[in-house]
Amino acid sequence: MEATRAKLIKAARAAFADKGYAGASMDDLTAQAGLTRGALYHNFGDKRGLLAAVVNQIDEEMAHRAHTIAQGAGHDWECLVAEGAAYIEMALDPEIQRIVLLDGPAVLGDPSQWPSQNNCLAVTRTAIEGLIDKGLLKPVDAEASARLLSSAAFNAALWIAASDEREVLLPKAIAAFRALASGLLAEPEARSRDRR
Amino acid sequence: MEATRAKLIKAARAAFADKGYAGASMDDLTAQAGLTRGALYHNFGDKRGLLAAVVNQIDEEMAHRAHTIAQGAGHDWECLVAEGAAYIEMALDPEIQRIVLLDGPAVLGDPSQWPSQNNCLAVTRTAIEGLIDKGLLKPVDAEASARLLSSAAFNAALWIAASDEREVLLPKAIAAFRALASGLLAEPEARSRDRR
DNA sequence: AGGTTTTACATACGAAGCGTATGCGTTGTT
DNA sequence: AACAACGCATACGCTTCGTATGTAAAACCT
Repeated sequence: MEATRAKLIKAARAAFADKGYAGASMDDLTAQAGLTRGALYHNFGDKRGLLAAVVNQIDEEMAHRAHTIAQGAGHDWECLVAEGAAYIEMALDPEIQRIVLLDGPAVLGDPSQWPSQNNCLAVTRTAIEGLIDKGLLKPVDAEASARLLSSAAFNAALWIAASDEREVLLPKAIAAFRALASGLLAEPEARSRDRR
Repeated sequence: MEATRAKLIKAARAAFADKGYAGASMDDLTAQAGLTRGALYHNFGDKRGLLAAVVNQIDEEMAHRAHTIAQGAGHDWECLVAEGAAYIEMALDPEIQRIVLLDGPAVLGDPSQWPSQNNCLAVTRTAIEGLIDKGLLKPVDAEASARLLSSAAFNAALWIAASDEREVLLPKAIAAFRALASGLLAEPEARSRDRR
């Protein structure tokens, strides 16, 4: 049943975010959902499979939010910067940090080979490809640039969240992100757009 | 005894790199070092403490290597780029990937608050601070820029290592890294044009 | 519609691992 | 020489995961 899958994923999101992947007990988790471990192993195979499902769900949500935010804010390169800033701010969510940024890579391996195919990364890559086609960016490798950019954004969020002065660090991180991203800009005329 | 600590750390490096943190058994690990779990809990408190010690050791080695490589290769900004490239190449080592980049953050939390204080990051930050003082870089926040830059390098390595065409991806990643880093460069003509 | 298979989940079982409490030998102290 | 402290080993309990088995309902076939 699809309903039980949803209930388990919901409970897993809460448990993984609160206790971490290793600290979350399958018994407690399933009981929270009004089920037992039997349902879990039937639907997801093992604990890793459940985490993969949870990560996939969150990743899709993030990619969707980032895409809409980026579309609503500015055009072209400003759009790319807004997307990165959106990633940074989204990654301040403890749930996203713990599940997607910390436990996800450790348990499932590098995000580039996740079953979810990492939708967030795909969004950034296509955005970069579009800007390259328009001639606004240097002819860099879109995949590589997207990876570097998104990972920079996410790790910035890790750093900010671990600190106790988030309000001070967040603008600094976004400014640094903007500076780094400006390195992708094609040389002369587009650069005038990079101020601050 | 310091000798037993060294033996345990050595065995732990091998075990963590091979089986991963969660998959490494303390019994097997200590037996490999000719000891038992008693020595472990006496010297390191718990499994996390052992990982922290291992991470600290590797981090110091990496920072040392990066510093010497960067000093030997070029000056000023080229030095910074060489440092980033060195991080990327070092992070292709499976031991570093598994222990420092994957399990480390998941178990110990964000690197910025590690007991080791993350020497790698410190090296990059001081390098950036020096370049800012020379006026070669924009007056960005050194801490933020260093975090974004080093995390970008490390995640690039994760991506490359997970792929099966490392020789093709490595130059692409370094090129993209150079492009991003160039965004930190001060631009006299553009800045004078924008001054108001 | 009735019997059979398959599905969806619960229950029971075994094994492994971590952390702590305790024990033992050795070294240092006075 | 007796006693304390230290370093490490041994023993125990508790938790947790994965699998194997059981069961009731649904789906399927004729």
